[in-house]
Amino acid sequence: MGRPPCCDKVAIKKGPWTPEEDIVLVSYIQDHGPGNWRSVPTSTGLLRCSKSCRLRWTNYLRPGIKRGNFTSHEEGMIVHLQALLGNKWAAIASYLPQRTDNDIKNYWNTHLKKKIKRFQSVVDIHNMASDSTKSTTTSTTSRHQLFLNKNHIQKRSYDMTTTTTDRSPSILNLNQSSSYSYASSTGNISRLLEGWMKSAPKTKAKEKEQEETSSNDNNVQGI
DNA sequence: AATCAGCACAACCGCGAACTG
DNA sequence: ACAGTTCGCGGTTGTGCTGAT
Repeated sequence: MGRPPCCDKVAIKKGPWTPEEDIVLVSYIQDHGPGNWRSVPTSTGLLRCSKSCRLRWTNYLRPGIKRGNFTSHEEGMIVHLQALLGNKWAAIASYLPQRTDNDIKNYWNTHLKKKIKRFQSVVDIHNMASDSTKSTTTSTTSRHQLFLNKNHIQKRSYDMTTTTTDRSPSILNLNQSSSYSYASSTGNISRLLEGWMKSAPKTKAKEKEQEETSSNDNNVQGI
């Protein structure tokens, strides 16, 4: 009947991960590849639930993750994609391969939401002052667009009309100039794994991810 | 120097979808 | 077909850090 429980919930450890735990998790994934999270706590002896292991890997330890210092271009993409897709952070993250959905979500909640709110209040005041007879209602999408225009972000630089195959490299190129800032301990681990990830076999999840990304491309193109 | 408020971000929680036996 | 479980996602919270007073 179904699958066995992923882990013993009584002995679960919570809170921040230690570098030792990170090393254990990374070396396990190095040997077995990401996925099958259910078996990670039992195989490694980590007192973490499978969910916590997956989250730690995808949001922090996974190689190729760029942390902090969002460029104005990335900011523009997030604002634009948020307007198109809503709070679909995983979908948005698929357009920014070096960023995690959690990172994007955090950046949106702590920076961009406030920026847009501030900008909208300025627009509203301006609208009320300039023309009280016209509708002052600004849709979310147009508000985002106004914000983007205000910040001189050129849509062409991240044009969604490019094909799936040639879109990703362009995004990557845009980020290549930015400096990488890793947390000291996990950064080294991530770098160690970068080479391995390049040669790692394609997992089912990865295949699915790519399919979704490509269908997202089509959806965006259709908008 | 001490205290406080706001910020940034890692991690947790809950839910729905997908999967397995 | 069904029940029980895992997986992945989005929302939220907890906590350490930093700047202002």
